[in-house]
Amino acid sequence: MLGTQAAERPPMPAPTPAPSTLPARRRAGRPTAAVLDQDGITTAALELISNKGYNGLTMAALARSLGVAPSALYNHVGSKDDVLLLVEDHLAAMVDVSAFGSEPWDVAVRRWAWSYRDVFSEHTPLIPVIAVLPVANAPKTLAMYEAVTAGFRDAGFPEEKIISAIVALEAFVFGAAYDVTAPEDIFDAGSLAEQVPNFTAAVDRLAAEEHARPTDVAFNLGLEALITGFGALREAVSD
Amino acid sequence: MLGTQAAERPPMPAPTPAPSTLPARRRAGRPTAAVLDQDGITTAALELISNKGYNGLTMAALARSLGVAPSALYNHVGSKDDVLLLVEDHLAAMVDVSAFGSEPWDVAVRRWAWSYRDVFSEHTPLIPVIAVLPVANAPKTLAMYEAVTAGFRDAGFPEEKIISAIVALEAFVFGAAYDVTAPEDIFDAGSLAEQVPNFTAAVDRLAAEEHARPTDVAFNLGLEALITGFGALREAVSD
DNA sequence: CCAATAAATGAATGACGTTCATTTAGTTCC
DNA sequence: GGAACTAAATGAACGTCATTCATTTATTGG
Repeated sequence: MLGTQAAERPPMPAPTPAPSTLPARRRAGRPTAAVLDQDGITTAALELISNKGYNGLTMAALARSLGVAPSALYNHVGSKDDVLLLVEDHLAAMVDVSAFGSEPWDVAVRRWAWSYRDVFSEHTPLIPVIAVLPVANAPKTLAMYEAVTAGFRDAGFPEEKIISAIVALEAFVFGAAYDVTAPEDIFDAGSLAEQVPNFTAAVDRLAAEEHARPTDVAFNLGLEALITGFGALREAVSD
Repeated sequence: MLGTQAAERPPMPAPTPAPSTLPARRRAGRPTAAVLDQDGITTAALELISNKGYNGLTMAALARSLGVAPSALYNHVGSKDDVLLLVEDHLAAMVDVSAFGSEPWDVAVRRWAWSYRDVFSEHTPLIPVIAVLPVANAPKTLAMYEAVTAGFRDAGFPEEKIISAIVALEAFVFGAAYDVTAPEDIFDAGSLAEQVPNFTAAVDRLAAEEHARPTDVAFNLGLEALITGFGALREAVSD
């Protein structure tokens, strides 16, 4: 046996020349210990996104950061969208739903929505993926929905309206997440300013208020309206 | 002169063999009459999107539908994103702002928001582009904002809150546009249903209502809350 | 009339996601 | 404990796409 194996080996072109610090290229074939798994891929993807942004998240770069050939990734994910889904589900777990069950309904919704927006405003490229993606493939996302749903139910929300209310809030959150990423001068009409006097005046009037983050003002305004409006749908509960 | 030109021509390999119906391939060099302009590109892009969807909108396909080489497009647009911006601005002109100035504020907002959502729910791939894009490059979009802003002002809306309110409404509209495109079974928890009992129950309860379009129910719920909430910000006007 | 510019072609490039044949190692079954 | 099967890696290749560039031809402005 040993003889056979040795005989089949190529004539030894220096079997690890020295204990160098180089990445030590792996030879083809299944490695003794698995190099990849979904957790590792998720972590590496998040790291890459954090350092290079979503433009830097390519399958090649991801593989590189994991010390692996790009094709190896496809043993663990079906596509790049699968990677995005892994990232999304990881982020969903970071959304703060802790106030549901401990705080009054409106406080809990407020905390959840702000947290949800803040998390995804750094990850807007995920939104087109999330918005269309069945929750069955995203357990942590599902857990978030469960916590929110339970919070609404316990607050006396009529059951047939809970999902609609969550969907509406989520739509607002996703749209607002985009707004966070918009450039400051997005509403500068430039040379066309004279043709849109009311708009220009309103933009200037808001600028005069010198809010640190106009996007936060808009989010607050909309969120409070939604909370007030939805709060009125609740039935009496002893709390 | 004429002699010189004639002498430089190749020896006539049949100068349009017959008035065939073939596309008649254009020879290199500037054509006598311009083939492309931004309007034509916009129209062709919309046609392509309508027939093949956004996956079918490639620079090559666009060029093909215009009977032109792909590189020719770059004499008229700087990038594919520029094409998307042209499309976006075209769509903005289709959003119904006609009720501002003729109908009560709440009716006008309702008409505008529904129309805005309906238009862009067929064009969600534009949303990431729009959300970040300075309005200065989109005159028809700017015109829409002007109409809405004027409507808010005339309705007694405090000027410093107008832009924030529009931004919030727009965020909701964009998020809701995505929701329209979601598959029906997006909330089916599948094998994880047992682990999320409240959520599953709420999903089932909504399904029991048998609404034609659940996404419309959610949009209506959120929009009415926003209209009510924002309506309270208005100062008294004689109308 | 001549120089500059505009608008087309066509060839080439460089990312990028993905597939496939191949190699090697672990797992299961008799 | 060996054979068959499966899992996990490499590396080469592919196809699609947006974009660039040299070149050609026509129009325009001084």
